Amino acid sequence: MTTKRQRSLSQVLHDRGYRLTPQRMIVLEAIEAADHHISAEEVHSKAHAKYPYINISTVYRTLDLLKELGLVAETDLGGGRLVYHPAGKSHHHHLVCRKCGKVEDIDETVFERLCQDLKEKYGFNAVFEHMAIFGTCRACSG
Amino acid sequence: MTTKRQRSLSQVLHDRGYRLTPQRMIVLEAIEAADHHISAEEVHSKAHAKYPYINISTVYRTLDLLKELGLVAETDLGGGRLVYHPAGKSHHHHLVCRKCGKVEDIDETVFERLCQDLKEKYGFNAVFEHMAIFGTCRACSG
DNA sequence: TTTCTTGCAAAGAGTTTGCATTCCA
DNA sequence: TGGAATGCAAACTCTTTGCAAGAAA
Repeated sequence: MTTKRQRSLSQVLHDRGYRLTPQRMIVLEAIEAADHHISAEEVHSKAHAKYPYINISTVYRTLDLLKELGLVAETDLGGGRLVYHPAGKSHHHHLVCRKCGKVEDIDETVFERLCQDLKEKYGFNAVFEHMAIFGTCRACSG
Repeated sequence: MTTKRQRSLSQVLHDRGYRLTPQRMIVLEAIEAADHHISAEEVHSKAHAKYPYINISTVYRTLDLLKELGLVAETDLGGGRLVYHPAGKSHHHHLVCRKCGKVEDIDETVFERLCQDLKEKYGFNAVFEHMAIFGTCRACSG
């Protein structure tokens, strides 16, 4: 698994019969360079800065591909737009403040008990990858 | 609070300076009659069955109004479309199966401990209204 | 050279808005 | 009657798709 992550984009693409293109390199770089989750449009604008001819539809196609390759993960933080981040990073979750919009990342340990409860009570196997929890942050709670 | 919920639409509208229209009555009825959360388009088609001239833009405007009046609640169950249900119903949450798409409703007690933890560790006041949890349901887990 | 990828433009879905007309109070 | 609400059409945002031209391998 660690090995898989460390394999270069070039190799992962080649192994699956895909080609290495500058667009694909740049999209992945943009996501890896971002310190937070970014939307497709943000990926595009970051990529565009490095490679002005890249098209938004290529960004969408590349995001799909990188998801399929397991290099990038997609999260729904609400608001109707999906956001992306490198898949290598450990699972974490988001406290989204409804007042100031701040997104704080938290680790996954807080979900352990809830996960157990859901399994026991409902037979449901919850997948707490990149969960968004809405509410009010410390600062906005006053 | 209970009193507020029991007040008729007519009265709630009047108190805030809004008018009672057949469209508003029908949109609210459609949401109250639904046994599950429905999207704006579903509200429109249900409303349309009773009152064929209602326009989708009126539905959107009415949903905004009913939210503002506290009569209807809006939830993001993912997938980029919001869903609506009567605000009077008690808080509950959703186990969304990623395989079969089934949505199971659960009560809010499972979140109590998590809520405490988030408050203590992060000072975050989580609002677990109509939370969507993704994973695999009992049937699809095999 | 082959066929995978791209850019472009157009088409979607879902939602919002401007404006003249309608109609509630 | 006067102003709020509606219907209609057009615009808007985000995303997807068809297709001819371009470029990896």
